[in-house]
Amino acid sequence: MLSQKTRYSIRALQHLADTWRQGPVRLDAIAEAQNIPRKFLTVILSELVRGGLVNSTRGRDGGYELALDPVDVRYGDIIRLTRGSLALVPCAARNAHEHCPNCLPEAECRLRGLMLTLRDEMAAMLDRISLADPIALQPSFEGVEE
Amino acid sequence: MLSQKTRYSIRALQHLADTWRQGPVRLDAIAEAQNIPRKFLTVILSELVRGGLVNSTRGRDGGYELALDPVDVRYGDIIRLTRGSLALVPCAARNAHEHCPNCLPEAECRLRGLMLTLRDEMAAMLDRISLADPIALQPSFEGVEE
DNA sequence: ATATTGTCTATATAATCAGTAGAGATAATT
DNA sequence: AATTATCTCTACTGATTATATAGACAATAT
Repeated sequence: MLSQKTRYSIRALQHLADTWRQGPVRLDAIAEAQNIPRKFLTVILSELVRGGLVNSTRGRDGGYELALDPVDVRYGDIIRLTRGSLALVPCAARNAHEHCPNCLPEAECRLRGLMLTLRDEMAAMLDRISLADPIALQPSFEGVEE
Repeated sequence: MLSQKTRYSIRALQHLADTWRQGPVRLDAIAEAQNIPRKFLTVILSELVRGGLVNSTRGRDGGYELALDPVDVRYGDIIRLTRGSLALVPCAARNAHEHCPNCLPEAECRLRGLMLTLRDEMAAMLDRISLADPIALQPSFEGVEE
C-alpha cells in the first residue's frame, strides 16, 4: 500500500500540475482543494521542496509551484521520492536496495525473482506516465463486490 | 510493501509446492529450511489452513501439505488471502474495496484511476504465475547502486 | 499412556503512521 | 521599521499495526 502521506503527496503534485505557470499556490488552497489536513500538508510540501520536485516562495504572495514541467515529473519519480522504492519487497528494490530480514540468500530466493520482475513491470508503467498525462477516471464501485 | 508475514507465507507455500505429493511436512522442517521463526510460523500456517490453501495433519507423522495442486495456487491468490488486496490504495481494490480517508470523490480521483490500471496489470501478472512455475532467480545486487 | 505434532487465544514489544504544536525565517506592503 | 502573510523546521503525541512469543489445548500414531 501507498501510505496516506504518499497519496497526499501525489494529489498535491497533481494540483500543482493543474495550476502550472499560474504562479505560486498557497498551501491553504491546496489543502482545501485536495482535502488534506493543513498542518500535515506543511510537512509533506516541505519534503517535496527538499526533494527537488517543488519550489516554494515565502512571504506574501508566496506559495508552491512545480520545480519542473509537469511532463517531466513521472509517477515513478514521485513514489521513489516519497516512499523510497517501487518494489514490494526490500530486496527487489533497484534503487533503495536492502536485504529482507530472515530470508534465504538473495540469489536463491524465488520470491525475490518474482518481485523483481513485477517491480520492473510497475516501473515501466509508472515511469511512462507523467503529471501532464490525462488519466482515465473510473466510476466508483460504491461498495459493490466484484 | 508486502509484510514480513506475507513474505513468510509465500516462502512457506513455495516449500510445500516443492514437496508436493511427498506427504506432510513438519512445521519445524519448513521453519528451518526457510529461515522463519518457528512460533510465528505456527500462526502463519494456521491462517493458511483456515484460508484453505493448506491442509494439516496432527499428531505423529503429521505436518502440512498444499490443499491444491501447485499449478492451481497463483501468487495473486496468496497475496489476496494474506494481505487482503493487490491494490496499492484501498479505493483501487477490486475485491476488498474501501474508500480512502480524506480523499476526493472516487469518481474524480486521478490517483485512483492510475492505481486501478496498475492494480490490473499487477493482477494479470500475479494471476498468471503459480507455485508450479519456475521462477528465474536473479543475482544479488550486494549493495550495488543501480 | 506417551510422544509427537498441529491449534488457538492472549500478550508483549517495537516500529510506523498520521497528524499536531509551536517557534522561526523570509518577503511584500505600508 | 512594523505588520502581515507566507513557508520551514524539529519535536512530539497518540493510535495502529507488525512481529513476534507464551502457553494451554487437541488430535494422532505407536
